Amino acid sequence: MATIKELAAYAGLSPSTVSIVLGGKAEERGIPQATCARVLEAARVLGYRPNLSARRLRDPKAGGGMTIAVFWAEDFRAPMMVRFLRGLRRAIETQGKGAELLIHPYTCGKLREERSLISLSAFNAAIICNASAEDLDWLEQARLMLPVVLYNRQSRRYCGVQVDDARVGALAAEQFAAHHCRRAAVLGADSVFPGMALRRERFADICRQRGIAVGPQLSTENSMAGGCAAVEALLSDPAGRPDCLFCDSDALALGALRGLHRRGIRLPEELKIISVGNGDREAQQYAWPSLSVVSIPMEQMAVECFQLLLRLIAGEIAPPLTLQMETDYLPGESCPAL
Amino acid sequence: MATIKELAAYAGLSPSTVSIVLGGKAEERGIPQATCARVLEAARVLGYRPNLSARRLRDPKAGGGMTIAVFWAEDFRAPMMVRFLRGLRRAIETQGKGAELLIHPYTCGKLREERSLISLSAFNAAIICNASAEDLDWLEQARLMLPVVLYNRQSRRYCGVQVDDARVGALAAEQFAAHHCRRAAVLGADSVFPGMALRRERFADICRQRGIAVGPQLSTENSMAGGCAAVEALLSDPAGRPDCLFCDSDALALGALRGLHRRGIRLPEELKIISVGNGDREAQQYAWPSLSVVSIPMEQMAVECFQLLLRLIAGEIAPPLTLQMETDYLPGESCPAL
DNA sequence: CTGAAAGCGCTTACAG
DNA sequence: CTGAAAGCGCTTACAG
Repeated sequence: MATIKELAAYAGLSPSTVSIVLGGKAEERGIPQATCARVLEAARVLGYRPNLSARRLRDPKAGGGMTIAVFWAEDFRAPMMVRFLRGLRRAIETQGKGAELLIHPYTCGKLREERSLISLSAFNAAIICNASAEDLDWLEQARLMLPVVLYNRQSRRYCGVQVDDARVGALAAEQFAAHHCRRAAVLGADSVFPGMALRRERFADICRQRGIAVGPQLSTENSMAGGCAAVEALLSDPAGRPDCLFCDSDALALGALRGLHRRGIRLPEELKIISVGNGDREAQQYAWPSLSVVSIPMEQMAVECFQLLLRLIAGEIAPPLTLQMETDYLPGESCPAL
Repeated sequence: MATIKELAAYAGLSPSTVSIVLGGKAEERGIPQATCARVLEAARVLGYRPNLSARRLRDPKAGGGMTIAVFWAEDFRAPMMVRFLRGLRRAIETQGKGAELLIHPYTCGKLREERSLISLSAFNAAIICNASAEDLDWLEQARLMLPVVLYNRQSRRYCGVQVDDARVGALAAEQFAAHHCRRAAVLGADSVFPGMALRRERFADICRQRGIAVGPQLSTENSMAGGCAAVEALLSDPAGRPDCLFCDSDALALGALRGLHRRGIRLPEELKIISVGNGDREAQQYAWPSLSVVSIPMEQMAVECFQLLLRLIAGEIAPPLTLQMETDYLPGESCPAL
């Protein structure tokens, strides 16, 4: 990587002059066209790219506030990321000091390969989302020096913000009970983290307590395609059709909706649906029928992640500390309010 | 902002020692617990936050590749951002050198307030998305020194990647003509950029050429809510009901779908729909009926933006240079393939 | 175990 | 019009 000094040598000028030209201040400093041309030519030939760190070090105003990296596992559903970023952005704005958001996609299970988490030079703090069990193991043992908050994961060493997973499952089961459902099915995602397992368990427990039989518990790819395909298995269960369905994500639920329409099932009369609401709220509301969801307050969770990070940096709190967030049931047409 | 020198003074130690402790290398350098405690205490009291620029300047490996800022207008639909980032990420991976993605939300029309575009110290290059006419005016006159590529906008001074907007409108009209439609309606978004206007014009032109009357051209908020609400106006046009509908975005189309279901309209028998496909592909395919779209190749456009940026930085091309991308018609059930 | 010094690449007074 | 010098905050040999 060529430096200004090298450009200067190449162009037969001083570093100062090169810097002035490259900074677009040639005119105000009265540097003639010819000199500018020599500089630009040198930059082109040597492939000059300014070193931002050096520039920022000179210019404290440019550096701005802190840089926060958001580690987002690439295979996770996109609308979730949008909601999360929206919340994070609001938090940063509210705080007023400004912070840069660095998006760091990573591969689930490969967090250990992200050198920037160890280097301490890449960003001031990190929010790690969607960590797998493997990633969590590595984190526990790596003891990062960096201020870190985990999104929707719990740890012995780091701070985190979590949803009350047991409540998620319980709320859904109770709604079905209130509707006098008799036979429940579960439509789940392939990749399970502990919180997700807890939701399902708790759903099944409460169902049984309330006299609802728990039928097929399907596991499929976490996508609309997966949800749609699973409908066939759902309807062909020899033990009888379920009259209510709990979905792990609204992608699954929206996919199932399509499958059910195609089979001519009347909703919600023949089947009631409640989904974990982790996607776009509008997509839930404008589905046909609109989706009843136990909402995951992702925007709010992002805000809390940011706050936690600030307090961590300020030394006001020390890890581990996990925040529990409440969830609400938002009725839609797929399981109407009573 | 406290520096290491200040911590050193406060703790009665040298900057070297403070740096070693803060870098987590106390153990390997044999620094006693007591000294560490003094350093940490100083950092806590003075609210120390490391200057990343200084660290990176020391440590060339940490700086990594270049930093690319993506300016995304906050009021634009989120799924578009996801698709764009997905493409960008793929491009960065393919290139192999690694690049940091800085997400810079901005308010439509307020791009001029983004100081970082002028400072030259914040990032190496920028992709500006969703610029309004006002933003474009400012850009033209600001003559940014930074390598910039505009997403889906054309400029006299900057490079850009654009979709063939005329073709977008034409493809939709031709499909409707092939289905022997007689009366078209347009469901448009409030905020219009030149390309969008061109799509609509061209759609109307081709419709008329093919003997399709062009009825109501509605303008509404670019959301499912807007699309759903517009259905009423659509169906109550005194001049008669349209038999085909062209939507500016799939959010509008998905919203309209719900409104039409509620009114009991049979799709596609009574009304055919084609939308500009700028959202999540899966959401289009798993809608009921699945959406026919003229697809905007956003991922591919993001890749091209990145390539253009690289060539711009390398001095291989000079602005302005606008790339035209082709679009394809992807039939769905809302306007079936013939 | 701790400190003084050099230097990363850049820009900006300042001198000529 | 151009250049020599200082210094941004940090870390890492090196010396003691």
